[in-house]
Amino acid sequence: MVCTANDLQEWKDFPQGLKVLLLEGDSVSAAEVRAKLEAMDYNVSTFCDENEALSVISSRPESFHIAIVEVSSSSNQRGFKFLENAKDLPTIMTSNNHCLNTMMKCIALGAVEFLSKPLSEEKLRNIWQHLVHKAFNAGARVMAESLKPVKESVVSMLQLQTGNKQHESRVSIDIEKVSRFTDNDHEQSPGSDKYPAPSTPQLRQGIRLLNDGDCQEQTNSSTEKESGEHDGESKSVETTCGNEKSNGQLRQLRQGTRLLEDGDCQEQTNCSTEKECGEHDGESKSVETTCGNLNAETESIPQQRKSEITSAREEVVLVDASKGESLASPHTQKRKDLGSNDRNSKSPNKVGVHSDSCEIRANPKKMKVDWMPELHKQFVKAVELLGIDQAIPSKILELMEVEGLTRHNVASHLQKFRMHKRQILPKEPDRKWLNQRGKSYCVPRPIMAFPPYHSNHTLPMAPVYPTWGQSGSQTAGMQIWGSPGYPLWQPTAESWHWKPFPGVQADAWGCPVLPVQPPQAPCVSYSQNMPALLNADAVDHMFSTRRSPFEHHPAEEVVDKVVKEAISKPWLPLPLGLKPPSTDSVLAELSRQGIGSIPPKGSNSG
DNA sequence: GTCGGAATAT
DNA sequence: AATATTCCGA
Repeated sequence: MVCTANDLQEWKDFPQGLKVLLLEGDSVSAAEVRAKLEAMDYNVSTFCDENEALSVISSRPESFHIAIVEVSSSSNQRGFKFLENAKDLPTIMTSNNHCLNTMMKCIALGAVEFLSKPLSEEKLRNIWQHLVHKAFNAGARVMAESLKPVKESVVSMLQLQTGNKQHESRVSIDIEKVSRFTDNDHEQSPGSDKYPAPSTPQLRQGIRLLNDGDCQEQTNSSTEKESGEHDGESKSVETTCGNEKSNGQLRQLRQGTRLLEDGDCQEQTNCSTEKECGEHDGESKSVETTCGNLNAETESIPQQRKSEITSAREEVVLVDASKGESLASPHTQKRKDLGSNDRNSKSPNKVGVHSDSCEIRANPKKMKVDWMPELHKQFVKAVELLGIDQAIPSKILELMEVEGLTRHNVASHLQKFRMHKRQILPKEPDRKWLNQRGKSYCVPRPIMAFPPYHSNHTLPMAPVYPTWGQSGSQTAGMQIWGSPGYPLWQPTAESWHWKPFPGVQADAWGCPVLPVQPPQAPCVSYSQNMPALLNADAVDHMFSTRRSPFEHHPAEEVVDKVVKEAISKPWLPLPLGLKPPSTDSVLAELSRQGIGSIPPKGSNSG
């Protein structure tokens, strides 16, 4: 279709003279585009009638190298008919209508590219790529002969570049690629070095370096090549960095693919190298770089670990790790939502990491885990589920189900978690005595008969207080006396950085606590307020599935235990919630137990 | 050898 | 300040 071999052989100034068929309904727009193309020494034939254009290409197929066809947003058929009937002519579709459907349809019908209008020079400048692409495409049956000279010319150009030394190693790769395509062809015709190497998909990978700085300029016009190929040959799956909508979509389609968000073309160069593909200590799950492609991601987990992780599975890309500062970008969420659907019924929940640079491949150092609120929330949930005394790194890790997270990561975070709690909690001197009890991370507090009273009048329900996850007073009580299975940690939150409301007692671990309710109304306040606590994280489904402490009327249990504890350890201070018994009631009880007299005070202090 | 936790390093 | 790494005891 394009032109004869002879034509191309003599094509010294490729791509100058490229014959472009322009099919445009709007004559003004057509004139603009034409002017731009001609400014680049392209040879333009304008058509406004689809049938006419079709008849011309069928009668004189050699008259055009490439077509630029407008898809009318009004009449959807115009343009598509041409596209469908001009299979052999590389056809670029353009439209004012940027909707994904239109683009998809164009590509699906065989367009080599979709360019959204208006067509800038930038977009038009490199349309010749498609020609080269065809030429180097092994599947280009029809074009093979006529494009052979183009091929040779390009090969020649590339080799000239090689001579420049500057990008030798990389270019040599390209040459390899090229020679694969040139196969049995042979002598290279002297080509022009006037033009940069094309960045067709096959060639793109390495060629960008031929003129590094220009990368962005090519971005738009060279985007989406992969999806545009209709010759059935799948090519490199390099992520492009254009800004077009479809690009975003493509990106999303690549589940799990994490890109640097800045969209810089340079930045994404071969970012797919996964770092940390597997720890050899058998300990860490791999923590990979943020910009791997799908393959890299799935393969970055050592097989062994994969199986271990299989239980985990909700695809989450928690972090945008391109910056030191963690940013909870909407993208993050978007990808999270997206991801969970198709790849696996259960896909891994991944952790985002910081990396210093995309290129570090062999850096043995682990990437930093960014404990984004989301991640931290998971952590807290896990801790809550486990209960404070069960919350050990391995179990937390298991519960969190975050791929890429290691026990070390969790341990480290747990350490901080506890430290923060500890910092916040122990202010009162008489807490010390409790510190020695057992190996509790939650700094125990004076025994309280009841959990902190949260007045509905003064405290709104729910997640008003993001905290380190647990009310110390609650915990202390529950830890010491509570039933182990029902830790009653306050479901919380992502941050311990919150500032308590003024006037609100905030001596718990990160949780503001109102003054303990006097024992007169304890049960009521307890049972009324705990649900509020449990609701603190509305998003958290875990609490709906887990056994509710209230099914077991823990309030009563707690009271019993507190009382028992107080009785069995009379040397300890009474829990705040308990009043010392009155002398009368003590005497009465003693006499009920058959003890008639009390030794004088101090007589047994000896 | 593994784990959890604290101490220490980055 | 946050996280990773190392050390140590169980």
